[in-house]
Amino acid sequence: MTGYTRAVEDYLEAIFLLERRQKVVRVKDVASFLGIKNPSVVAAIKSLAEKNLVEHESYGHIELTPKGRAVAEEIYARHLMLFAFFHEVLGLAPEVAEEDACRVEHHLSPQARERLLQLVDFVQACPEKPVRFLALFQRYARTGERPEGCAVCRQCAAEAALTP
Amino acid sequence: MTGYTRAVEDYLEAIFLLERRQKVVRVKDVASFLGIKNPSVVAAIKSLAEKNLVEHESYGHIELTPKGRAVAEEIYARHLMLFAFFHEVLGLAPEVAEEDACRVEHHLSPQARERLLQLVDFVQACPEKPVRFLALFQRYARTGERPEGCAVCRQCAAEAALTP
DNA sequence: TAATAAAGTTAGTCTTTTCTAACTTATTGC
DNA sequence: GCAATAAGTTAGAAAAGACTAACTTTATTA
Repeated sequence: MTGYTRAVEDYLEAIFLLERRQKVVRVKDVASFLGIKNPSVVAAIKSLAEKNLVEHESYGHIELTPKGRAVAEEIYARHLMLFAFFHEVLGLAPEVAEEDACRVEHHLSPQARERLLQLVDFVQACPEKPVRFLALFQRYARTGERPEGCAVCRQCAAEAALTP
Repeated sequence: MTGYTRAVEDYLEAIFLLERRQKVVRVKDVASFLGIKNPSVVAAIKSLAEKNLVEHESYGHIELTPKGRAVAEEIYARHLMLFAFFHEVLGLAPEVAEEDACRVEHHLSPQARERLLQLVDFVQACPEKPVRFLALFQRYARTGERPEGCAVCRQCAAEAALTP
């Protein structure tokens, strides 16, 4: 939903992350990060350069342009948000949450991203309800144990439906 | 995660859905359902037939094989689950929820699918807590209004962290 | 500094998924 | 029953994204 393909987004995100952990980024770094071969990276970088997303001189370093950096930051923000959702809300193991975040980050509508972010915020927030919800949900996920039954069940549901 | 590409999954799901709403499925039905042209469908069907996922005689009907049907049913179950999540939990409009479900259904790990299904179940369940949570969350999503503050906030968080 | 190793590049290929244009088969209405 | 139309098919092409093999440039180090 950045208007770029999944592959383009992945390249930009990879370069972005490599830039923060190293002084310079080279073809082989991107290749090993993404698990592909050098020639594939060379071809991709050329295409990114034509789109003004990166700069690259032959045999030299790869750098994001401001435009490329903006896209990369956006994708990475989505990644972090999704990681939080999968790990902290759903309670998935970090490695699994990481992989799901990687795959899903390219495919959500703006509306879904917005709501998911709200859900993460809400659930992480301090006020009682969400935290209790999260505890109950995660216990349910682990043990199958539902919260105790509720005498005013129908009222709750009605209230939920009516909440303005 | 069925081992098939996104495109293969989409074709099978389309044929599956068309089979339930019509007596027979033809090339043009699949093409219009997926918003592509007939020759693309013909090529794809040929490839699906080679994988034993569909049967098709020239100028005739398209049918899922049992193998193809099994894949399609699995994808469609994911779709329904995701739709419920996006629509009923996140509160997205049905059309938006539908599109997100379409895109995301191809990319979740088995673990994420399992947990998401649990979340949907849990939130839809009758017992008080999840329903209240959902009402509070959806109000927050609409209005930005947090649940009232909680004096025993820290205890709640501690409890959450400790819940076995 | 010359030789070797590592990294980068080029050329050519493959697969997937789509398209258009042109042709063939089926269907349908007179 | 045959002309017109709809549907299906074939052939050929394009774009994206990856690969291997072979070659070039840069870096290392003896």
